[in-house]
Amino acid sequence: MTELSERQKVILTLVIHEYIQTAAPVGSQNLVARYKLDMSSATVRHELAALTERGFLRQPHTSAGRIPTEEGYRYFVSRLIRASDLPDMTRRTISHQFYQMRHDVEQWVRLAASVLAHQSRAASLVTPPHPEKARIKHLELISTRGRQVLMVLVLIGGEIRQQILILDEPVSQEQLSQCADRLTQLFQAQESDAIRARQPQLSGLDVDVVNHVMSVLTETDAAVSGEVYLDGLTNVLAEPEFTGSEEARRALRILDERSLLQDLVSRTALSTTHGGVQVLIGGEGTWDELRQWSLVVGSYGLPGLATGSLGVLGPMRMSYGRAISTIRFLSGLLSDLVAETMLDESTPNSGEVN
Amino acid sequence: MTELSERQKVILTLVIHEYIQTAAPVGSQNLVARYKLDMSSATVRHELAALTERGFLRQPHTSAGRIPTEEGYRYFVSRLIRASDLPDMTRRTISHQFYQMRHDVEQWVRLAASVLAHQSRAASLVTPPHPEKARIKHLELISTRGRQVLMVLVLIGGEIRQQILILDEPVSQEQLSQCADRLTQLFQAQESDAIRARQPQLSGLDVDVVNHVMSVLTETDAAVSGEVYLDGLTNVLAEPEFTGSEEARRALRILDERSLLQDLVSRTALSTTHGGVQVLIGGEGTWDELRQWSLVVGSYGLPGLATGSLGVLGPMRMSYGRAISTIRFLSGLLSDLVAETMLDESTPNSGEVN
DNA sequence: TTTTAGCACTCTCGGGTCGAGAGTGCTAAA
DNA sequence: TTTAGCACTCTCGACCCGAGAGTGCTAAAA
Repeated sequence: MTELSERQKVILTLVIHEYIQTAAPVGSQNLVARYKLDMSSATVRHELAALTERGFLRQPHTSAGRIPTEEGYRYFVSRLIRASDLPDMTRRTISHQFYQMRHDVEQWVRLAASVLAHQSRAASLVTPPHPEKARIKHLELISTRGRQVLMVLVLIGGEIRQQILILDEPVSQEQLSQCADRLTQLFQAQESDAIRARQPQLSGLDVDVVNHVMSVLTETDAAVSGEVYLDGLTNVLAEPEFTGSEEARRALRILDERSLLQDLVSRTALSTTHGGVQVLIGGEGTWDELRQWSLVVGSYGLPGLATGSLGVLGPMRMSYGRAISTIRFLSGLLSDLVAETMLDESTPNSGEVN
Repeated sequence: MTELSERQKVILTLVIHEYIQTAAPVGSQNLVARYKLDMSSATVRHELAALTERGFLRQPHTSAGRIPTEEGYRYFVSRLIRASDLPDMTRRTISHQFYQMRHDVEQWVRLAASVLAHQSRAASLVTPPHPEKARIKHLELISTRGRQVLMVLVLIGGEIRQQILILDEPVSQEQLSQCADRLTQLFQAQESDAIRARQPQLSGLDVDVVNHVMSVLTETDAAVSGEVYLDGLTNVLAEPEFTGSEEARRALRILDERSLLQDLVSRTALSTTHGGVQVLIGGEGTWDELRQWSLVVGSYGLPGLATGSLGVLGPMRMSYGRAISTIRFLSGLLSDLVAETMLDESTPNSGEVN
């Protein structure tokens, strides 16, 4: 397979661009007229035929215009798309919004989802930052009734986990507090492995509590991500390809079933990548539910410390450029925020910063 | 306006029943055939004409069958519907599921939404139990860096609030812990008014912290409900009235915009009620977005202590009987769970219970 | 007075036909 | 290699039409 000619690249780009806007098959004359091409429609037809031959375009029926195939999109995303950054103004506005809520992790994530949905005009998904290995920052035990105790576990990064434990016998709040302090001291900034190693040295109440701590930690470690925050569902229903309720329902099903989503977002071996951002087009042949969809995914955070993902889910005919650049921008922004939170807390009281 | 005759009531009920199942205008002959009525179609036609005259039915066009009007649904719900409880088996299964996760409030709520959506075959919304007046169970202060402190507030009922505070000057973890203990002692089980009364007696660090505590409490008090948990969106998109994407989008918009939802759920002055459960049909003329929708809402919990709402949102042509009975059942179940959690915690260490 | 059979009438819905329009591929000339 | 010309194909919307379902009215039966 030889390289496409420059002209073919231009034409493929234009077809995709046009199709993304109009959602209708694009024909040769139309193309020439709209983009004031310096050649005749017949020439364009030649090239269209060639691109069709190569599998990058197809015709819904003979004597209709062309629409891009999955292959076409893939080639476009991996070779032709030019990195376009968001306008300075928007970047600044968005940064400012994040700055205002830099203290509340949940707020970032919501905001990120909202911005992403708005900019890409599709559905967005964002997972909160998730520590690679959960590390304890603080442990608290609060007596509720008799043998029932509320355990609150603050993790480094600000995540809070709670669990109710039922002890073998009632224990006073004083004892509980002491136990909590003791264990906090012992395990501060430790991850599950370190705690497991020390487990044999414990006794009495501590053992019981630590068992629960361990279960929470391993559970947290195992979970690829907590909740997934969604936004912009309506954007995606507005798309013409989903007017037939058939497709619309499948769409919603995908977003409803968190299992699939998590699979999806965590899956890293996707085919087409573009500057750290991965693009999954048309389900890549294996995800049947996504046959008509594309997913653009990026990640953020500090690898090894805490990471999260953010993605855009839209019709194959989506604006990849906008999705990619928004994800890239947000990824940087969120990474900074994570760094701020995590690094500061790992080395407590490490001094003043303006 | 005279009362409807018995026969008219029967026929209205049947029309609604039939229309709910088929979503198609129902005609006289069809009705006689399907329900083996002991009269001729001509007689039924007379009654249909009368019911149409009264405004309970209408024809999409002359020479089509009848479909219920909003008035028709209202009359049906308030006068004709017969309370049908869920089958014993289902009740037991559901109770069992709730029993298994009685310790985690978020889990209940999710489960309630899931059950409600499944039983009513429509979209469900459930808010977590929300204390009338937030009362503190435990306060914790955790130093993160320099002047930055993570405040964790455990409320009675198990809700956890966190906020980052920035102090005027760095304070050691010891001092923070002492302060937290002191304030926990002082304010345990108190609500915001009581705390405000004592505020003048405080000094130093405490003042700063208590200010933030107050802001969290008043914020919590003000919020009608926290997050709203949704489920069963796909159920509702499956309905034939929403195949035209126009309506489907409006549907999603409603569920997307939390503001509207909160308004809706908190609004108690709805027209048609049925055994503690309120039914809002077709937007009641004022909610334009809900013109084609109905909402069935109930509440649960302990009035004055902690309450939450649960509702079903579906097409006007929804199975009100099922929605109402499911809501009523779940409402009882959730109320019990709330009682268990709240009452126990209000009187700590009140003894053993099997 | 109420119910019912009969009947003419109305309206929707699905299928079939048809012409306009858009687009193609091919051929032959520039 | 590009382009003008042309015959051909396919979709889409408009239109028509008949079948079917349902109605309201009338007059007879109960």
